[in-house]
Amino acid sequence: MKNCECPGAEKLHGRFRGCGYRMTAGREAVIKVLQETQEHLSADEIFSKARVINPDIGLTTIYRTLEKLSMMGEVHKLDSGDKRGRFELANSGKGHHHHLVCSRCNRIIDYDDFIDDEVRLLKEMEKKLSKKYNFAISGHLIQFYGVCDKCK
Amino acid sequence: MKNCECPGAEKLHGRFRGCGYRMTAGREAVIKVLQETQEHLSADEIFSKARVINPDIGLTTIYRTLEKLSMMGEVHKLDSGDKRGRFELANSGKGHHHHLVCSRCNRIIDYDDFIDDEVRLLKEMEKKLSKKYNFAISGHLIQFYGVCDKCK
DNA sequence: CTCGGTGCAAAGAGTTTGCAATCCG
DNA sequence: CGGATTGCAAACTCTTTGCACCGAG
Repeated sequence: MKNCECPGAEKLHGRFRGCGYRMTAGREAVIKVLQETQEHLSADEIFSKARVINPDIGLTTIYRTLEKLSMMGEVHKLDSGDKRGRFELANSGKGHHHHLVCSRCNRIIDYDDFIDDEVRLLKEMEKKLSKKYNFAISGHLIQFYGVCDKCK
Repeated sequence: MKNCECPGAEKLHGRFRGCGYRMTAGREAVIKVLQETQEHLSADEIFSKARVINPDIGLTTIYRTLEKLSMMGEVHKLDSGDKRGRFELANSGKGHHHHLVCSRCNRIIDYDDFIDDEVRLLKEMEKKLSKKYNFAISGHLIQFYGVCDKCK
C-alpha cells in the first residue's frame, strides 16, 4: 500500500482518486457510517451499519477500507482496552481532542476542554523528546482511564 | 478474581500470600523475568525466558500470572500498536515515566525527562475532567508515536 | 486435606490473506 | 481492457477456558 500524501483535496472521494484508488459503493458506505456517527465504532459495528446502506458489503471490505483511510490519515484507530480496534474520522467536525476511557464499559468519551494548555505542553515535549531520543514524532495519544458516570 | 488491595508488603511473595494466593515456581519465574529485563516483553517473550528458569511452565500460567499481577497493580499492560500486549513491572527501579512508541518496529522507549511539568498538568487535567464528566479517573496513558532512531 | 494453581488441548475473538469473480475508469 | 476491489472461506495470532491432575500451606 502506498503511503499517500495528497493534501488539500476537499472530499474523500477525490482523495481516493488522487491516490490512484477507486471510489466504490463499499467505501462510500464505510465513510458514510463514519461521518454519521458520534461514537467510536469497531470494525464489526461499522460492518453492521454499512450493511444497511449496502447489504452486499463484507467485513473484509470494512477492514481494508479502514486500513486505507488510516494510511491516508483520514481515520484514527483507537485502543479502548478491549481487544478490538475502534475508529474515528480524523476530519469530522470535532477539533483536536483526547479521550476518557471507561475501564468498565470501554466507552470512549471525547473531550476538548482545557486542551490548549495540554497541546502547548505536548508541542514542547515533542520538540525536546525528538531531539533527545532522535525520534521523529508524528503524533500522540493521551487518554485518561477510569470509571464513567454511567458505570459508577 | 479478587480486586486485592494489600498495601505495604515489601515483596511480591508476601503480597501474593497476603491476597490469599500462593507463590509457586511458575509465578516466581515470571516475576524474575520481569525484574531482570529492561524491555517491554510480550506474554510470549516472557514465556520463552521463563522456560529457561522453569522448563515446565506453560503459556497459560504466564497469562494467568500477568493477570493477577495486573489486578494487584504490580504490572502495567501496555499497548504498542501491534496486536499483542506488552508488560512492565510497576515497581521496578523506574519512576513514573511515559512512552515513545516506534510505529515501524513497535519498540517502546521509556522517558522520564521533563516529566514534572507533564505530571503537574495531568493532575490538573484529572481534577477538571473528573469534575466535568463525573468520571473517576484512575490513571492515564501518554504516548508519543513516531519513528525511532534505528528505524530512520 | 483443601482449594488454588497448572499444563494441555481446544475454543474464542478479532483481523488478515488467497483467490477467482467483478467492477471502475 | 487492465488493474484495483470485492466477498467468501480459510488461515492466523493472541488470549481465554474447561478439565483433570498436582501441590502449597
